[in-house]
Amino acid sequence: MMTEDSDSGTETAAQTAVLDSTEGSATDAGARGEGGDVSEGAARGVSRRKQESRRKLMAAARKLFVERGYHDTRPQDISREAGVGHGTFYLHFEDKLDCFIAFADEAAKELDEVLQSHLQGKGTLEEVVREVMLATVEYSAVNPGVLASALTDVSVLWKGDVGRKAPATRWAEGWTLILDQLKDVGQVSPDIDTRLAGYLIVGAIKQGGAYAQRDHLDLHVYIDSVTQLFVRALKIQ
Amino acid sequence: MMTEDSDSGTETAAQTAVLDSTEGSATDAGARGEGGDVSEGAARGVSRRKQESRRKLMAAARKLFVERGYHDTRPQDISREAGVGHGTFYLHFEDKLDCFIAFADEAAKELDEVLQSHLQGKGTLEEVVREVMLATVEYSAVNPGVLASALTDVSVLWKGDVGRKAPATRWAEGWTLILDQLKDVGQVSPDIDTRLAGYLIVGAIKQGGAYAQRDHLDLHVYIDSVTQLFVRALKIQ
DNA sequence: TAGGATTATTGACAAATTGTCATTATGGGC
DNA sequence: GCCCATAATGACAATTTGTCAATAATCCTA
Repeated sequence: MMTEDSDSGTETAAQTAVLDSTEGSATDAGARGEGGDVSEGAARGVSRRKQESRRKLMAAARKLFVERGYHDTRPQDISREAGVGHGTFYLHFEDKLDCFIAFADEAAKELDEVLQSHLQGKGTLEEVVREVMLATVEYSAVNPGVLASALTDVSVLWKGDVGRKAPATRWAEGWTLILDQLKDVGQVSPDIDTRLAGYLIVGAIKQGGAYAQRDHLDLHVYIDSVTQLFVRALKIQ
Repeated sequence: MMTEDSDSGTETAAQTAVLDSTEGSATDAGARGEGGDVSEGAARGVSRRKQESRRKLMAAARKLFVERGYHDTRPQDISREAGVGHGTFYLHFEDKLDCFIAFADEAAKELDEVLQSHLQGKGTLEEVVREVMLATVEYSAVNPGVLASALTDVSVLWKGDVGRKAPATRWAEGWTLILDQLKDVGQVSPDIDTRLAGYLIVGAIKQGGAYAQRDHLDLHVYIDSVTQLFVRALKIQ
């Protein structure tokens, strides 16, 4: 629930990591999606070399998954596009699915950064909702076609245990934290199940984003409408 | 918009086909997802024979896609599970993706039937929302693991043109019709963008259903909470 | 900086999978 | 029963996946 006692709706939801999971994903050892040890800082030498291969593979994978979709993207296509040897792919990923999960995770991490930067100092329910919508729209504009993959339900592709939570789940739980904080400051109705609401919101944004993109909605109208609906659902009646 | 002039909220949304698309899906000729000519009535002889093969393949595909997911299900597994020759798979489907789309479509059609049976004579916003939630919960209970596939965003798997609308899109548009009717009878706020709201609702139900299943939510509580949120978002303020 | 140790890359290869098609089987019509 | 049309089959070729011994790059130490 998170103890928070500010009396008005300011600075409520900032700094809540929404999507970040601080993990890479390689297959060197361990189960699918358990991630390799690609540390964030710029490494040197041997490690630097491996990172560079991985970076090229990830960029190629993103390009092809977005352009052709999962079905029509082959591991060999990814290595060729990346300009590395075929075997290198399997050095970094267990198989195509592992690579896809890594791609989705990377995208989710990027989206989280955009969300963070938008949430600074936003306090009221409407401000928070609007900023998150702005952030997703902004991310989609800069990274066309990536959002849908980033928030895909991997369980349809694979029934195993991903080893960590799916991006959509992490995002939903981030929303739960935000809504709890907003509830504490009287911006969200106390009888709302914030956990469930978090999941519903994420699902709605996924589907709504796909629709807005497909039908070329005016993005300001889109943001206004979604904000309107979310605020009405959540506010104190 | 559909002209409807009853003065109170009864018999509003019944008979609106929500998910049905009245199409099969085979590959005999035509593009992916364009569907074969498997007529509904019980055919005789040669045609009957072909239908029976298809039925066995579809049943096997459903079982394996649900149990193992898309990635770990191979066309050869499906033919073996179905007890037909390997070549028969390719007689009925272009490839694995075509088969998956057929499966998702079949599931969407079934869900639509459940929705239809639940919507008879439900008139108020809350009644409609509650019944749809009941229908999805009921369908998920009878067909564990199928809903997520039925409503999957195929565009992540494949970037081509599916030739007809995806189940989730059809369902969203069904919601739009229902909401328009409810708007006409004063149950839904006139300033709601019903088309967008339809998409948001479908997305929310997808994600919420996955969450409810994964965390074994009490289904009555789940239905109550979702209904509460949807009604608050849509009702006249 | 030579040289040996360590880590990463590579592409040839074996294994597995996909997709085709000539052949065989089944049902319908006469 | 015979012939025609349609469907099923599985052996086969083509493609793709995944492995691994050989090679290359970097690091470390004297």
